[in-house]
Amino acid sequence: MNRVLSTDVAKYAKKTVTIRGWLHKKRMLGGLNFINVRDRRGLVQVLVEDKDEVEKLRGMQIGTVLTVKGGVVEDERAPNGAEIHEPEITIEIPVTDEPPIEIDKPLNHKSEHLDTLFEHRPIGLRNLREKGIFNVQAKVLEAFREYFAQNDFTEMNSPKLLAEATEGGAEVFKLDYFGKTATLAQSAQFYKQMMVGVFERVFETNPTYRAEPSATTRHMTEYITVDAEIGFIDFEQLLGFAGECLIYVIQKVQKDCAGELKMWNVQNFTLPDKAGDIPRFTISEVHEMFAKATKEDHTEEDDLAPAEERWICEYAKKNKGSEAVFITGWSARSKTFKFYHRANEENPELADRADLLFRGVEIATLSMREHRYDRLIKQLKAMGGDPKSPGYAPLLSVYKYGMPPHGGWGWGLERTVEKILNLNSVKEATLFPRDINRLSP
RNA sequence: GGGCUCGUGGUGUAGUUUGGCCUAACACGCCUCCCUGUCACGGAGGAGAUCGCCGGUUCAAAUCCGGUCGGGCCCGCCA
Repeated sequence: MNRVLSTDVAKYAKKTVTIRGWLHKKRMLGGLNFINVRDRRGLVQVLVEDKDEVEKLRGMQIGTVLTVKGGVVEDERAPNGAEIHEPEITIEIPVTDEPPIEIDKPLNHKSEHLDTLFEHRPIGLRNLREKGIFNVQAKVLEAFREYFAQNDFTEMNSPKLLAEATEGGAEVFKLDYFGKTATLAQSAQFYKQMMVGVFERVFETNPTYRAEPSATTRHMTEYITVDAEIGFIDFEQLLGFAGECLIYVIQKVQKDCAGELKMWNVQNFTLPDKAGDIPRFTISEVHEMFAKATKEDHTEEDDLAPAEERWICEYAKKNKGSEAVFITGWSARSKTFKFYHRANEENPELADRADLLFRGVEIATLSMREHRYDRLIKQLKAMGGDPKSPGYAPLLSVYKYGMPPHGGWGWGLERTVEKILNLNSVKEATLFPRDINRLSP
């Protein structure tokens, strides 16, 4: 008999069906016993009364793989309005060890216990609330892809094994490569720029690696970036794309992940309907506002402090109806300005660059790139780079042979999911997080 | 890299300040029994921890001291 999935069981009222899945929960009341069977869609409740059938379940722990054949009975007391009666249970794979972590009750997400959560990750993810995080992550990726498809982007994949560090700045991992030294890509930056010369509009959703010894709730050594790069646009259009994209992603999650949002107690999102209405603040504006509000002074810094990022998002939520903000006004004279960034035409002191903050965290960095070959070479040399180095030469060649004005972004997937679900750490939104202390599971 | 913190059954906690009533308590989970509508089921009973590790102080250490290992938070840097 064909397998029926949990979400379809109710369609088979008064018929006999076969379901397969994992034993998820036992509630043995004596004569009347309930078990839940979990499959890829969800749970089915099975009512077990026959003593022989009950006996089959003795000693069987959560995780036991089962096939259950029985009659579907509509009953409004059952979850989803239907359940299976008079089952014939077959134990496919008996499990006699109890799971090391709870499967059917909320798991502890306090920071000091994330270690336990990750140590038992393969089993803990069977917890529907944990699994929900990654349903949302999959939905967010789906939304990104839909948005990009609607706007005529081509999906690409760039190599993660590189000859040498390119962007500079961030620390890179080095590894042995047949006797030579290879590095792990710390960004898809140069490759997506090259592909602008081919496809105009490209994106990729791939891991990226940073060997920074950061130990915070925002950093990992391996994380997924949603990288986009767009040709023939200006800075305003770039902000428009990013804003629209965020709104699209959030609306999609709201529509398709109601159950997950409820499990994580996410009430609602405060976002404008139009990208143009996402508030913008310059770095110095935020410095001033923050200093006024808190007496804490960061005015000498050329970036926002984490406390300022949290503060401005709260401010924008209360006063501007948006939990997302763009931070502009980046200096073209500080170390935050990289050689491939483009300075503003009217005010060369400033870069055509913005950070997208959402619920207090930087989720994306956007910038226009310097597309004019001569200026690019000049900027590279001014920052101590060698145009002939194998790390730069392939990128520079595309500029030599014609690049339009373009810009793009790097967008942190895990940070986005973390903030959507109001989690406290990017690691909670990562299946198998990698940080300074963790390389397994 | 800097500062600050935490480590007690499988899981989450109490006990540590002021050493002794700790022969280590409670909840979840597990086992046995009872229970015909549970859904974080309920009730009775039970198993399970030499308190991260090593050393020291003391009549006495989960508790005090030193070292060590393993986590976490914040800052810096970034997505």
